[in-house]
Formats: sequence, C-alpha cells, structure tokens
Amino acid sequence: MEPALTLEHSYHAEPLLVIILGPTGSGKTALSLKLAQEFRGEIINCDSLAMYREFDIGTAKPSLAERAQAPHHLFDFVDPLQEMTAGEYARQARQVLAEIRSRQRLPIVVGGTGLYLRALLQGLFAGPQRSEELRERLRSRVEQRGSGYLHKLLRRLDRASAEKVHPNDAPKLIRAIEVCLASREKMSEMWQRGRDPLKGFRILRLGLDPDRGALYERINLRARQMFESGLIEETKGLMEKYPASPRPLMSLGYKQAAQLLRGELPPDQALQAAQQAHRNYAKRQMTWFRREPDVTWLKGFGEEPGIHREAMVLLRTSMPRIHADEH
RNA sequence: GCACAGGUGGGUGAGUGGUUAAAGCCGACAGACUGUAAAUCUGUUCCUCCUAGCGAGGUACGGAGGUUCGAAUCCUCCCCUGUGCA
Repeated sequence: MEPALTLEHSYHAEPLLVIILGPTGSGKTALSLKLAQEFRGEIINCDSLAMYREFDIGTAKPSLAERAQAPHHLFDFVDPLQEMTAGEYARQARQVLAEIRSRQRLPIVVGGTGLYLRALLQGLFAGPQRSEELRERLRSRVEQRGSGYLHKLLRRLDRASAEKVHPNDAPKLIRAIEVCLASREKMSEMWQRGRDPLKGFRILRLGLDPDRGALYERINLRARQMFESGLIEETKGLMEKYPASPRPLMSLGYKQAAQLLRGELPPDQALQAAQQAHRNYAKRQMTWFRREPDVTWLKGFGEEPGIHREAMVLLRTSMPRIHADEH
C-alpha cells in the first residue's frame, strides 16, 4: 500500500535480536543452532545454570561439537563459588550484544531463565545490590519471631511493596526490605521511576510450546539419560571439590544426585525426584513466559523441521536488510 | 482351608456414629515474580446448576443388605489384598 514508507522503515530498521524461549527440554538449543547457521547468528546463553563452569551434564548445555557450529557466548563463565545475579547477567549480555552488533551478525538469545531475560530486555529498577550481612540478620530474626515478622517490617517501611508480596515469601520480602534500608527509600517509589530497557534492537521473540504430555515424556527421558551417563559422577566430583554445596549444586538433578550419593535416597527414587523437579520447573517456566510480551509461539519442539521452517519464515520477514545481504 | 490385618477421593494416608465432600502430604492444573529465579511463594482440585455464595442439588469411603433420627465409622453375608498357620 505504501511502499515508500515500508522501504524507509526497512532501511532505517534497527538490527534484529532474536530470542528463543521455552521450557526446559523444548529444543531451544536445536532451534538456535539451526537459526544461527542459516542467518550468520551468534548465540547468547540466557540460562542461569549453563553459565556455571563445571556443571555440564545436568545443565544440558550445548556440546562442544554444537558450539563449534556457531559462536556461543555466556556459557561457562561463572565460577561455581560465585553467585550470579540477574543484574550482572544483564550487564554482560548487553555488552556481548553490542559486540555482535558491531560485527553485524545476528544475535540469538537462548534460554529458559525468565527473570534474566526480562532483566536483559526490560531492565531492572535502579536498586542497590544485595547485602549479605543484612540478609543474614533478617533470616535470623525470622527464626526467632516467625515468618510474619518480615512482612510486618516491610509494611512499616513500604506499605505498597508489602501488599504485593505474600507474607510467606521470605526471599522477596528480604529483598524489598534490603532495598528500602540500603537506599533509604521505598522500593515502590524506586519502581515508579521505571527500568532501563534494552535499546537499539528490534526484538523477535520465538517461544517453543510443545504438547505438555510429550514434553513431560521428553523431560523424563532426558533426566534418565543424565543419570545414566555421568550426572552422578559429575555431582560426586563437584561435591568433593566444593564441600560447601554452592547454589548450583542444589539445582535440578544435581540436588537429587547429591541425595543419592549421600545415601538419602535410593537410585530409583532419586531419579524420579529429579524427573519430577524438571517437570515442575518446565511448568513454572511456561507460567512465566505466557506473560512475556509479543511472543510468537511455535507449537512443537525445536528439533522439528516444521518448526525450523516456521521460525525461518518469521526471521526473513523480520529482517529485510539482512535478507537482502544474504542473496 | 483356618487365623489375623486391611480395602477411603488421581496417588498416599487420617478419620472409628452427627458442622465430613471427608485432615495432611504428593501429584495435576492455574497464578505471582523488578539483583538467590533450575529460587521462592499463592490458589484450585467429585459432578451439575445458578443471583457465584463459608449458595442449591446430586453422587461418594470394595459390593449387597441391615441397625439408627443420622453410618466411611456398628451388624450380617459376599468379593478382593497382605501376613501367619496348615
């Protein structure tokens, strides 16, 4: 209808940023590799556990062979004893995005950690970083005075925030209190000043949404394969190297493998517990991603050729300039 | 065959005459999430209807009868499961 406008629009179009999201086991890696190959893409991890070094089998990271197919970023860059945060991730990912843009390659963010993705795209509010001492003090108060204590405290500091957090949700109450005390300002007021969204990209969000039953089957199978092909040994090594049980050792699969190794669960029950945990996690991810704005949902697994075709069509129509370059 | 023990909602498991459609836990489903997020937390969970309420009706504790104003709970018979003895 208005070719001039379309041309103008595409000429000035900001570079495209592709996001691949979906629950664990939905085939994000497979789809990302396909798209990276087809569109000269570079993959950026957005999975909070795949960032940790030495946690390989249980996190279902792409293999070295897979990573050779396209540049991969933000895998294996966090030490197991280090604590990663959404804010730190967002900073680093934005840095990587800037580099990819300067190379004129297509950035593809892949991952299942909803909060990190939101931190990257929408940004976080300008709040203070965490304070371990304060958190420790608050946690000990909870033990003495009960769980309602934090909520009452927050109500005094910042009533609006207190109303948004359930009295039983200690971690979120602690963060809100921490923000109020450290900044000497109400968290709810800081929120009103907004976030710092990512700028300079047109964003295409592709969400993988396979059939629930099929997904659960796949998750069960994958968890079994992890247990049978090295997860237990990997966990054993990590437990010996890091006796303090850093956070990633408490995560899906590792936690149950550790229980098995400590003799707290028989092998079959440990496996079942791990499968259960993965399924529950997948469900929580779907709850999060359903709220993510502007997601184009693909009804299937990321390995399916039909899904590849759908995704490729969506990419081509979203990136006229790159398409022209590609001949 | 005899003797015990037991059969409860998707699972487990309380309940041993009356606010019990039946605790708790698990699962399932749905939701929340602004620096621990593979974390943490919330709600719903027999069926039907509506004026959507601590609303109305229906069905329900292996089966069939019975006792009782009233039964998952007591009695009788039958079926099934586990353990012990033959």
